[in-house]
Amino acid sequence: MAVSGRSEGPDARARRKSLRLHGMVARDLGILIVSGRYKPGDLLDGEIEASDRLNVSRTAYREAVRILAAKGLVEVRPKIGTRISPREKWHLLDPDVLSWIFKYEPDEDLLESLFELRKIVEPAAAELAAKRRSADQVERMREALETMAEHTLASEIGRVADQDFHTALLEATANPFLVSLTSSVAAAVAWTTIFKQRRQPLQRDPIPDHRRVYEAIADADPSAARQAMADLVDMALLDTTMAPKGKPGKRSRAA
Amino acid sequence: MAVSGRSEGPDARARRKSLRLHGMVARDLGILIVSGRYKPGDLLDGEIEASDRLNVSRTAYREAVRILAAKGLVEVRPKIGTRISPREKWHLLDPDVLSWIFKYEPDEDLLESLFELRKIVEPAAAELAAKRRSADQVERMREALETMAEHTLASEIGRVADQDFHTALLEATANPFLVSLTSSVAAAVAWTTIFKQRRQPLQRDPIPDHRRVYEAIADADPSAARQAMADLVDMALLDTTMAPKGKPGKRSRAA
DNA sequence: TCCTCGATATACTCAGACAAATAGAGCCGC
DNA sequence: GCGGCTCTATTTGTCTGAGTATATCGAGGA
Repeated sequence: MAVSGRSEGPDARARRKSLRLHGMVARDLGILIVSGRYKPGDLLDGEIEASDRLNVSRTAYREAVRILAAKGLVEVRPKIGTRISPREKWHLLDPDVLSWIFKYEPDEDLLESLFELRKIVEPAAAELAAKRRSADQVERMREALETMAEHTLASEIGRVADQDFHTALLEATANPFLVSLTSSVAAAVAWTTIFKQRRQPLQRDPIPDHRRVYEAIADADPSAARQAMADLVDMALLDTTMAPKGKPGKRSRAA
Repeated sequence: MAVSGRSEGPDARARRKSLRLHGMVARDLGILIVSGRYKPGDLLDGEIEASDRLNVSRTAYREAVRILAAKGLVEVRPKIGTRISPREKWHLLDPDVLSWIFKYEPDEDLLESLFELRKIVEPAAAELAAKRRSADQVERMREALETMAEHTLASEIGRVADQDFHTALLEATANPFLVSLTSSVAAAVAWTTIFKQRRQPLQRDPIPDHRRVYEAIADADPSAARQAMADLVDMALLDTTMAPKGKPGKRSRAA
């Protein structure tokens, strides 16, 4: 099929992943929205015009819009059209929305807010895990920790082990909402960390921090687990923000 | 168009809300999934068969599936079909998913987990609000509190004022993720509370609890705000669980 | 035993037509 | 002049059927 003369056709967009066409359109539009290129209240073009401009069928465009609507980014009504929703309606903790925010436009203030949330939730999760963990979960954490120590976080194996460690910890909380919340956030943070570390490889050794968390949970010591995890999150924050060395001060927070 | 002889047509389903056809199908399927009628790993019928059985077009069915996929409930791949995702992949904090879970199948263990999350997040949010609130936000909380006191939570006006109170509080945290998370959870909890209160109207007066939260935030006293909000959440938990009076004991938590 | 490759079933994309819903203009009655 | 009603035009919603792309599964060969 001949790609018409308009900007870039579907082929040019197929470069990334194994997303289907509607998935690509949703991702592209989603990034435009969360990055502020389209602003809340803006009205998108009609389906025919919009799909035509993207060189996709109306079907594919509509499915993309459904995805965005399911994530709270847009609101679409008959006779009105597709309107960008106010930011309060966005599902900011949706994994895709998080990835669109942090994979392409790592806003510093937002990153700080995300770590503020981590600092609230993850120590509490570690505390619960210390109370409820089973012997099997402790064993899985121990194995993951060993693998992490052997290979480092520089290798794929090491990063998978790191994920296993945190997955086992979350499962130990026996709270599905904590699992869902924390794994979404952790994935988003992982991307920004990898992004930053391209310029400045990780200098600190993360193993001791993890080991202290592990030992507290293995010992069934909730308050120690809370403290150890709080330290771990603090260290992780440093890993993502210390890249621009000259700016140790905190940014002001807009109202 | 004649509705064929199969179970119920779109007309019968149009009873609820102003959802479009694809929205209704998504909701119906979503409820079937979160309620366990379809289990993780199950493979749904092919598009043609499934849409035929629901008496809708493939287009409408596909858009519904896109919505469910966007919320992590299903995974759909060419040549394979539509498969129910494992529960760890569900976006449990998505407002729609939460509503499907709690509006039709209020699982007691899950409700307890949700309040566990509230108990972690909301006191911390109140603490942040006490540190960062603006004069305007305090004023809005005061007005909402007055309206709540005048009309009770039994009236629509009172419930809206309650929402305004918590919205202003969340805005004061200046953390968009906390806003998104807490408002989703609060909405879900509100439904279950209303559901329960049909049988047993609220006996406790919620105003004093709210007033203590307000005063702590107005006084810029973070630790008092944290404590007051913790008490408020505890009270809210009692409101939802005390309906079956004879069972004060805690349920065991499955592994 | 493993790899390559082709057949096949399924979702994906497209195009065009018709239906439904509603914002907004225009009309009517007061 | 103004509030409320109807009517229309425009946009999204739904349907159909055809053709394409993709990944599994099985057959054949190294």
